[in-house]
Amino acid sequence: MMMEEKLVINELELGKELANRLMNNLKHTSSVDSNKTLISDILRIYQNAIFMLSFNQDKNILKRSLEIDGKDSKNVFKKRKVSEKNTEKVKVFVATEQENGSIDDGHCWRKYGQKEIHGSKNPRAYYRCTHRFTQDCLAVKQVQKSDTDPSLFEVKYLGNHTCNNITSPKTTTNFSVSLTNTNIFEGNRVHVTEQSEDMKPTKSEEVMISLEDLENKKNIFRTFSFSNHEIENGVWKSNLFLGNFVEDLSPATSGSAITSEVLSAPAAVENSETADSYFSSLDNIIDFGQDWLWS
DNA sequence: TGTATTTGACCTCA
DNA sequence: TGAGGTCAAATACA
Repeated sequence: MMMEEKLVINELELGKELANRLMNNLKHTSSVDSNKTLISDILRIYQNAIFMLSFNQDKNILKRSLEIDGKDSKNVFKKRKVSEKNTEKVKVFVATEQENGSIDDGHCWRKYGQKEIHGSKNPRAYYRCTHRFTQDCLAVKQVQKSDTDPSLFEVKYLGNHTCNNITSPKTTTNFSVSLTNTNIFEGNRVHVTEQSEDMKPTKSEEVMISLEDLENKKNIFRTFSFSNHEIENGVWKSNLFLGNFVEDLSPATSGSAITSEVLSAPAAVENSETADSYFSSLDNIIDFGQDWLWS
């Protein structure tokens, strides 16, 4: 049996066990919070299982598709592979346009090119860090308006900022995150909602991981993490796709809305954090500590 | 006048 | 050979 199949079965067994617990709770009048916790755990388990299954299915679809394409190479769209040096750290997400029309991620960018992309309606813009020459900062980003939703921009970050010039908002920010499992051809998305200190949502971003990126840039998942600090506080222990997340859930973290309680623990970001590090600080939301995805 | 953006040309790679 | 990425001169803007 394949590793991922075992994981899916584990997930479903956990779900069954929690459902039983819930049933017992309902028989013996237990606290509403406790029941909510169980319900949310069960829902999340099934979401994980569905995601795992759909991902495997998608991998097979892709594999078959490539095999078919290989027979008719004339119809294959030759896509340039990203060179090794650029695959070290790639962050892909979908950003919403700011009121002033820019996509402010806290860093200063200089546009250095724009290209029409074959098969895409919208051109891709190329930006590099303003401090490339003054501080030898090699960070680069590519921005392309989404074909499907013109209000969204697909932003790809390549390389890390080594400059110290940051213009991000100076407020403490909290985030809530939820996983939405969507049709494979629309990508698999992690929705990130930025919250003010009073926990009112202020901005919403969506991390979209495409099938292609899953295949080609396995490090993407690893690039989203929360620091150990948050994990130590028990905030992000409920990592998605980890088989033992149920044990990690403490009752103290439960009690809010079903979809948010699992993942919406307030992860405070220090004032000095930039939006760039904000995205990189999401690194451990999805912690594929097990290699089932890439086997 | 200095800085940022635009855009055609050129380079790289599959 | 063609798509994607980068360069750099021309241009725009504050």
